[in-house]
Amino acid sequence: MRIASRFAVAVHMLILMDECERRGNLCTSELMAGSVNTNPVVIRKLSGLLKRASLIEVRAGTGGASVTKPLAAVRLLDVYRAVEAVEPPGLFSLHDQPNPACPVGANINVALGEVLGEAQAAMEAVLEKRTVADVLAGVIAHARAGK
Amino acid sequence: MRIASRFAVAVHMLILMDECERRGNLCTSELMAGSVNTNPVVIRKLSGLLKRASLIEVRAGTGGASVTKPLAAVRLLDVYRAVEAVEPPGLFSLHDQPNPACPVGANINVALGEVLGEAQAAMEAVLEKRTVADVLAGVIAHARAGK
DNA sequence: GTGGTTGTAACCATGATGAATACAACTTGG
DNA sequence: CCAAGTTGTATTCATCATGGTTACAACCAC
Repeated sequence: MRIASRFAVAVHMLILMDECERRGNLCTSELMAGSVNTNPVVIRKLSGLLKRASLIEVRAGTGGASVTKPLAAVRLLDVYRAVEAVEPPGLFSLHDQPNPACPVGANINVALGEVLGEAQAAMEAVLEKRTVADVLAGVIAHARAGK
Repeated sequence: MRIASRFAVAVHMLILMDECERRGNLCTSELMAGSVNTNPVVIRKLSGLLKRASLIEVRAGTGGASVTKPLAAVRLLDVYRAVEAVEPPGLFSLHDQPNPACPVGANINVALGEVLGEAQAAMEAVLEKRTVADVLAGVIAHARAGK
């Protein structure tokens, strides 16, 4: 299973919005596309998802997007849920339809689902503890070290 | 990110092998394909991976596969690692190449990688605690309840 | 040798995803 | 009011991973 790059790009976007706000710049989709190195439309599609989760505000017409709360209040799980269309059954996918005549096949999916749900919950617990501000701190630390 | 159904099918296969062994039946790829409701070749490809991880033994020519140790000794993480080609960077994928000129883009991947690695480790810790025997117990419990 | 099985290789259909183009709707400033 | 710049969205395309399928060589017991 692979988590699409959408999550990484979304976090990147939030950090950029925060930076623009502190500098008083306008954070347009084209600007972000340049930094992320992708297409402005991809950015706008993601900003739509972030807006729907009320993580950001976007001004149509005049342009520009900004975060609605400090980065330290934005949990990575919020971003993950907003951007990643992980509807149930979730992270893991079971095989579509085992043979119901076989006693194993008839019940393995529910049995597996319980354990795998537990695993996914553990992963999300970590994403719940960490915020976008933590990631930003990591970026700054590496920038200082690498420079 | 989605974990492919290979993991679920592999667990299913291991349980079938165990059952066949207790009953003294021959566990061929065709038999398993019937229970899982897929193609024998898919089963054989998976059994190759499980064999490489020395979780099972397969007899070529005469046919049949069997587990090398009791199901209670087979951790789900072992199966996961054997079957799921999750090479680094792992479960999460970052966006390929952010703009290195941007200080955020230049360092976000390493910063994100740390947090996401932590999340993945939490998930794998759960898979490490549970064994295939646990899943089998769940199957039996549901079979009894559903019947 | 024959029959049945495993081990692969090769190919196809499908679905998800990011990239790209195009255009309508909107907001501000002149 | 109009013009310029931006967002929102539909649509299309290329790419890639995956499961399914066919085909065939290698293998083992009888």
